[in-house]
Amino acid sequence: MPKSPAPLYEQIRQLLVAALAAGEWRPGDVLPSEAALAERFGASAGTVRRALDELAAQHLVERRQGSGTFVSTHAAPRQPFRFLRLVADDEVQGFARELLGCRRMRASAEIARALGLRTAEPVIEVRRLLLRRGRPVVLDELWLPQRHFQGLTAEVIEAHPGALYALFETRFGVHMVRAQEKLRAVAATAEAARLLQLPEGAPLLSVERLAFTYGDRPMELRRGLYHTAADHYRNDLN
Amino acid sequence: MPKSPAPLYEQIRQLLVAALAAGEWRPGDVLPSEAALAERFGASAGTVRRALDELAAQHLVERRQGSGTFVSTHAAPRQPFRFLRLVADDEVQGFARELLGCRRMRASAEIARALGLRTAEPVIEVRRLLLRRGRPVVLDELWLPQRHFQGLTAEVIEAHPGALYALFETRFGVHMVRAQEKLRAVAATAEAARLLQLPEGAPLLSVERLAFTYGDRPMELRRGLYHTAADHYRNDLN
DNA sequence: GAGTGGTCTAGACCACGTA
DNA sequence: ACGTGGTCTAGACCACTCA
Repeated sequence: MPKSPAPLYEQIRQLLVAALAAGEWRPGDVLPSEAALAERFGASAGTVRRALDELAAQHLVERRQGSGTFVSTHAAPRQPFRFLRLVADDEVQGFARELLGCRRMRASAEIARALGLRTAEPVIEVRRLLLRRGRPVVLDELWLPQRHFQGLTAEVIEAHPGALYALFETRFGVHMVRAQEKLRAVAATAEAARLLQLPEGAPLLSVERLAFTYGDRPMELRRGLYHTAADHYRNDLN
Repeated sequence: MPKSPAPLYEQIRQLLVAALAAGEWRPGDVLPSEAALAERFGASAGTVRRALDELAAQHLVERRQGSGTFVSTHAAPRQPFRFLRLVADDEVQGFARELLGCRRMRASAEIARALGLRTAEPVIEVRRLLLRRGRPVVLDELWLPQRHFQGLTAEVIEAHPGALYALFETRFGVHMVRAQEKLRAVAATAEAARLLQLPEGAPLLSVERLAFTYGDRPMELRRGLYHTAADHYRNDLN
C-alpha cells in the first residue's frame, strides 16, 4: 500500500490494464475515444490522455491520429518478431521456420518456478528452428502452461502463417506484453550442433526468455540458441 | 526538412540539448526552473514541462520534486555502470578493476568508420579487466578519438576511483548519452583465455558497443568479452 | 464534414525538499 | 516559509483519417 494514493492517471491506467486483461477489448480493437473514457472514469480528458500515453509507451496500445487508440497486437502490423533482437549483419530481414516438435510434458522444477506453476504440472513444449537463407540460425525451445493453451498441437502451429505470439493471441487470448532475457555464451551440445549444422562445442548465444502477459503474469519460458556468425543480437542502451 | 514545423516542445527540447552540448550546464548542475525556462523560450510552463519530461525519459536530465531538474551524470548518484548489463547470477554487485594498458595508436579502418574519423587518425586504446570475487569476468578494450581526450593516460585512469564514463565527464567534458551494442558468442583466443584464466576456445560473450554523446556523435568504441559462467547479460524487452 | 488524437495555454492546488 | 516539480482541470485550436 502506498502512503499517498496513486495519482488519478495511474489508477485509470491500471483500470484500463484490468479491462484489457479481462478481454473487454481484444488485440486490434479500437478503444473508446478519450472523451468517452473521460466520462466513464469521471476524469478530465487530459488525465485520461496521460493514462493512455503511458500505455502507449509500454506498447500496450497504439495511438493513431485521426483514427483512434488501438489495442496492440503481435499480428500483422509492424514487426512480426517484436521481441526477437537477432538481426543479420547485412540487415536482411525475415526467417523461415521449421517445427521440430510439440509435446505435452510435466514441468521440471526450473520450468515450474519460472512460470509460477507447481512441479509436474502439465506444460507444452515446442521446439523449432529459424532459418535464414536456408541455414539454421536459431534453435528455440519453449514451454507453456498447458491450461492456458489447450489444443495447441503441431498441426495448429504448422497451419498458422504468422508469428507464434500472434497465434497465441488469436487462438488462446494470451497477449505477451513484455519479456526478460538472460544471455550467455555457451558451447554447442552434440544435439544443438547437429540441428544447427555446426561442430560440437561451437560458441552459441544462449537466450533465456521469460515472457509476461497483462498483469506481469509469466506465460512462456523460452530458451534460444543463436548462431552468431552472420547475425548478431542488437541492443540499444539509454 | 519536415513539412510542418516540429511541435514547440520538440523545438525547445532540441534547444535544451544544444545548450547541454555547449556546456551551458554541466553534469550534476541544476537547470533553471520550469517557469524561468518558459520565460526564456516564450512558451507556457506546460510546454516546457513536456520538453523536460522527454529529456528525463532519455536520461539526459533527472527531475527531483522539490529540488529542481538536474543534468544527468555518470558520477556517483545511481549506477556507476549504467550501460553495463552484466549481472551476477546471485545478484552480487560491483566489480574490481585492473588496468592492462593505455596507449596512443592510429585508427584502423574499422575503428575510424565507427567513430567517424579518417583512417589513421590518432586514437587512444584502453584495455582492462573487470573482476568479481577476485576472478576476471570482463576483458574490455576501448578506443577514443584522441582529440577529445587529450591527456588521458594510465596514471589518470588509475587515479580515478569512479567509472570511466564519470572520468570522461569530469575531466574531458564528454557525457555519454546512449549506446548501441552488438552481441555475439565467440571462442576465446589464446590471449583472451590467458587474461580471463580460461581454456582456449571457451565460449565468451562478445559485446561491441558504440557510445554516443549529445547530438548522436559517436565518442567511444568498446569491445568487451564477458565470461558468462556465473554472470549473465540481462535485457528487458518492452 | 465529423470525429479522432496532438498541441498549447492558463491556472489551481498538492507534495516534496531545503533553509 | 518558500520554491521546486507533480497533478488535474478546462478549453481552444490544429492535423489527420475516413466515410
